[in-house]
Amino acid sequence: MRNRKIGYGECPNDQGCPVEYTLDVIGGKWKGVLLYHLIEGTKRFNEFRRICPAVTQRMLTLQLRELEEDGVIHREVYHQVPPKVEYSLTEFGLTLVPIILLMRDWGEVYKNRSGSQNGQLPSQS
Amino acid sequence: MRNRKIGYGECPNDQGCPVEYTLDVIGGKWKGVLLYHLIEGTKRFNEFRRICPAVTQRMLTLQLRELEEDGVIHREVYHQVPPKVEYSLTEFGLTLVPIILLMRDWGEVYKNRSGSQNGQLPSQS
DNA sequence: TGATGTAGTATCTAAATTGATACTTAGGAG
DNA sequence: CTCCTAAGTATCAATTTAGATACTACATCA
Repeated sequence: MRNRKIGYGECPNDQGCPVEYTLDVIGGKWKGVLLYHLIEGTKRFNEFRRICPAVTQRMLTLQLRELEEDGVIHREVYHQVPPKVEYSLTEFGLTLVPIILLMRDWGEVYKNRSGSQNGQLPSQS
Repeated sequence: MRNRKIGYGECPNDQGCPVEYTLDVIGGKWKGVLLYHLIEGTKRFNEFRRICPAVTQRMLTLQLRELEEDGVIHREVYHQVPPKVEYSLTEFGLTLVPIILLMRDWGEVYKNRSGSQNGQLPSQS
């Protein structure tokens, strides 16, 4: 996903498939989750670490930096000791909220599906 | 993204973050694009190749297989020579359509943003 | 004097993803 | 007899992503 040396829109025929672009912004391994938690409000670096202990510091830094570069989140540094940095959604980032919420809803409903079930949905009772 | 040896839900505190699950299903490098094109109707292997020449055969096969495993798409093999295989969305796959379309709309609107613009949206005129 | 806490870097390694290239299968056309 | 087609596989190499571990700065607390 998202290889900025080549960049989104690698597919010439696709002259910028909009879905591809969107996934380029939110499709990183942890980005969806980070954005999801940012919907509730600003978060600090170590808060994310507590919420998601499986993400390493390095990964957290990298993913947050990419989101920042894309203008999706804002990074507010307080020059204190110990340091304090708050992350929040930008105005631009807020435009992604409906997508994140729809993804949350979908995941909520289907996350317990195990295998393929042949693509069938359980019939309504 | 999506490392099925470890699997979705690697984050214990997250006991299955729904957003993470959703991205596990549709977040593969080409999956969004493939699903997007499947919304119009069934597609054959080489049709995808024509639509997206940047995807290699191998990648196309792998991504389609993963989508099939997840029950999102159906693979219909016609035993002919030369062979014919048609891919289509399953009933389950159809539940993803609203997300894909929302991602398309968002991408449509914002794909021409270059850098970060400081997270600001252009003010309405 | 030394430990504590936040928000990271730096470095190195391991694993996963992706790509390039060649090869397969089988029947019909020339 | 050879070529063509569609839909792949197989194999190997390159790239990218991710993880582990150690390290930093600085004010404050004990």
